[in-house]
Amino acid sequence: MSDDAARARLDISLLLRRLTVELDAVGGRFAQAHGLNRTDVRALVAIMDAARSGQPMTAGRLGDAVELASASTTALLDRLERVGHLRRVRDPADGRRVVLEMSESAMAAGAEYFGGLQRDLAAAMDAYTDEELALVERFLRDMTAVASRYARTADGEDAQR
Amino acid sequence: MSDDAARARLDISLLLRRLTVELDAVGGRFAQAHGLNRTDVRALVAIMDAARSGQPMTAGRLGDAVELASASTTALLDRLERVGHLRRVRDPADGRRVVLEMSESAMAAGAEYFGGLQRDLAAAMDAYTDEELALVERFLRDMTAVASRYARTADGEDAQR
DNA sequence: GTGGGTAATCTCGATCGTCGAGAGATCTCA
DNA sequence: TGAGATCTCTCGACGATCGAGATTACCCAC
Repeated sequence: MSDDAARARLDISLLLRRLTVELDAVGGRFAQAHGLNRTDVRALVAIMDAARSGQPMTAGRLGDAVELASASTTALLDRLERVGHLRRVRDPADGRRVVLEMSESAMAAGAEYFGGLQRDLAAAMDAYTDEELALVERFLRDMTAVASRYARTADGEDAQR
Repeated sequence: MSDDAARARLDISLLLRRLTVELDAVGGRFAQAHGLNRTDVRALVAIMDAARSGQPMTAGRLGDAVELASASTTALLDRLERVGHLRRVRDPADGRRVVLEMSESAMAAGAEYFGGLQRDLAAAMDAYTDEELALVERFLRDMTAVASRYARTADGEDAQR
């Protein structure tokens, strides 16, 4: 591989990280604007993602998703429920489980904030053809897969949670 | 715009967020493996980025970068210095400033962990031509610019820090 | 059915991270 | 030289997270 090609790969890696930092900062802003902390936002995102994919989110699965001990998860849910972003519903099919439902107000707040970002991103995508966007999408899928695999590699022991 | 085109834009937006979540998880793993918390990792990344761009990082600028109050920044630096990831050096040119220098061990740990990820990402990029990667790079730059602008929009008042 | 093992969530007390307020040291510039 | 601004740190308080263990519900062999 030429030096230029290697350089381009490095640049793209750095850009991916930079993008992550920036999107993380957007999340931080949202948190700040709504009196939440970063963990709370990560939790809301995880719950919304679960809702999008049709799976009901439970307390335990949320704890796994945001990598929090069960005690911390309970406290997290207490916080979110106290400010009305969340409802805890006992699973009728399994009384041990607590199913989490985002409130309409939380959905609306998220849609307003992140919807704006999404509009801006979509607008910036107008500079690209459909074919180009298809390529980009494939690329992002590939990179996400690599990152995902890396994120789940057990480098440290999985402490009991 | 066709429905398909709008759909593709939405998919890409979601992918960007998903990628962020995954890369964030990688950071979380690194933190876990090294006995750090997420903020510590964000700080180390900020310091490394500053070093890469040639600007010396100071305590105050770090606090801005990771959005932490000054008291918290001091505590953060205490933690990182205590485990040997950091040195505090008084700026000879301005005695108020404290310049931050990452230790060789911290650099090595970061290089080992994130270097592996970067290798995997670069390997996945082999499936693309140089022209395609150039397009992807331009795209990522555009999206990063949008996210960056969004992250710095003052939706809440900038509390004194 | 009944009882033992497992799973999901919650409670409790302790520890650590974050904050606001303000002090101390240093720089800038009139 | 002195007044004000800037940078970092200290202190006490509060909030987030944790490990250990209690509680409730499910599952299945008997």
